[in-house]
Amino acid sequence: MGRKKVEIKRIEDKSSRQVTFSKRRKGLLKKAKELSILCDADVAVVVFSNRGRLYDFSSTNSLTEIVQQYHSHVEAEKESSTEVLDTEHSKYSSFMTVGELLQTVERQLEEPAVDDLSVTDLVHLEDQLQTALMQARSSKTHLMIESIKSLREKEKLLSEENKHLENQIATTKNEREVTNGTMALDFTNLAPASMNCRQQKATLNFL
Amino acid sequence: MGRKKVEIKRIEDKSSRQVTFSKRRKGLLKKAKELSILCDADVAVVVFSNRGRLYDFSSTNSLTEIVQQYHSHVEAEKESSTEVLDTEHSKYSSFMTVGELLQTVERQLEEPAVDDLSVTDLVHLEDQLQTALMQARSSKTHLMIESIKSLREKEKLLSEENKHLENQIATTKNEREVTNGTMALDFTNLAPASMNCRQQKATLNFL
DNA sequence: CACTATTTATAAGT
DNA sequence: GACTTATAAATAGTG
Repeated sequence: MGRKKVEIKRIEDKSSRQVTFSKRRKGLLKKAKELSILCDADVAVVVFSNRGRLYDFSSTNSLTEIVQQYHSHVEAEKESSTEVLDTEHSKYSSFMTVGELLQTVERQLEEPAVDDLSVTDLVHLEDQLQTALMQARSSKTHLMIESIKSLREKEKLLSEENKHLENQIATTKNEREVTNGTMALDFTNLAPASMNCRQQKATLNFL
Repeated sequence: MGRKKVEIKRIEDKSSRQVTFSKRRKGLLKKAKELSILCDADVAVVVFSNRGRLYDFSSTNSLTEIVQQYHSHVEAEKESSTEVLDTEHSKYSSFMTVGELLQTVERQLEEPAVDDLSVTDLVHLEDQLQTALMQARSSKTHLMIESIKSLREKEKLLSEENKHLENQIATTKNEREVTNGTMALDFTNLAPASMNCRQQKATLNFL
């Protein structure tokens, strides 16, 4: 709908592509809004320029999460190529330590959000937090597994030691053929504890 | 753009709202597609009718996940009121056990996907799997914590028992004033193990 | 960016 | 819904 009909195919001229992008994007978002109002429907539109900038509309207030999810998924299967974004993104490398990440996040949250860059920035931030969460979760599980393993070994060592000590005592007693002193501990407590542990191990195997 | 100008506000008449929804939705998706092609941009549009049906467009092939994420979020803050959907939904109560859920999932995956209902069904399915994942994760952590706690107690018991046995032996030895037999275990192994465990506990507290 | 000739979308009617 | 038509709206090209 203009001075002449345009074929629907990629506009090669960069600057007119930019102009058309701006015009049609605005139109698309407007139409989305109208549709949502007129027809009482939930509508969400997400647009990424080929320079990686985000524009969106959502009839609910919950687009942020979709956008984040969407962006992180999309960015996995395409090389986002932007001057600003690339430098920004490189700051949030996956190899950043948790401590460094936390510092970065704090810094970001202190800065007043800049106009149309803030959403994109927040998307990156969320990606990093997601990564940090995964790392934390993974570390937690790993540490717990190691902890359990270590405790089991220690338990085994202590049990063996106990057995030896008991044998030693038994031997000593036999040698002396005397009976004196009482065991301070109730050994029946140990059997249930051991049973309980074995049950737990079986359950954990499911995970 | 029609026989007369329309105000942008909810169309009260249900049937003309439905007609307008159909027309404008089609227009919106078309515009989204054109924008993505003309300007080489990533565009995603998600539309839910007020009856809960989904219509979408995505310039990439990865909309499914956004839609699911979006829908599950949206459905939390609005009562999805559809005949079919409601009965479907009631089958997937959150109070379903994990076993029941798995059976349901298996059944669903066996059935050939029905036309335009399948996406909605899958969304529900995904919600349930999400819930199951959370439950599993929670159970895992709980079991591991309990396991660690139990192992620590057992360790403590064994240590005390060991101490008593050692004392007993020492006492016996003193009484007999004889020195014979050698400790079979290397006790220096226990100190590092204990240290290691304390470190792990400290690290876990962070999580 | 503002303008406007045209194309496109679509409201109402069938 | 699918087709028609009059009209509103979007926008391609221009200055």
